[in-house]
Amino acid sequence: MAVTGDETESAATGDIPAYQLRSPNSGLAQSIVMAASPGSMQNPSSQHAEEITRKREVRLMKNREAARECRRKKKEYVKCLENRVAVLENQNKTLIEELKALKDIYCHKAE
DNA sequence: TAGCGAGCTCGTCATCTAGA
DNA sequence: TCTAGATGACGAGCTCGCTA
Repeated sequence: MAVTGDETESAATGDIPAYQLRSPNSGLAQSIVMAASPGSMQNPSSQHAEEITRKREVRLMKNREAARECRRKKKEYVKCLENRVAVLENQNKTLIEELKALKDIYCHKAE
């Protein structure tokens, strides 16, 4: 297909990845800034809620990165397999040619 | 040219698994 | 047993090519 990952990511604006445009609240930096904002003078229960939110956002960010890495590795693996297929097909072709040549030699000797 | 389907990437959730 | 990382499944958004 003509659509690659990089093209898709920067398609919307030219330089801002598409996933960031879709989920503007998912950035870790932003969440940390929020947690450290003047809201830290709040009561314990809302601090607890903020802590939970922060932990969730950290988890989501890590999982987002993990998913990217997982997909990258999978792509690489598939590429490796495709290369291996190409190599084996070439080997197979070579062996068939070799066999044909040997058969020719053998047939001429037998005559 | 608008509408549609196919194919792709991405983020998120659920689940599995290995290590502490 | 708990936790963090890996991965499959799913839905959403985007692009591209085709067709009426």
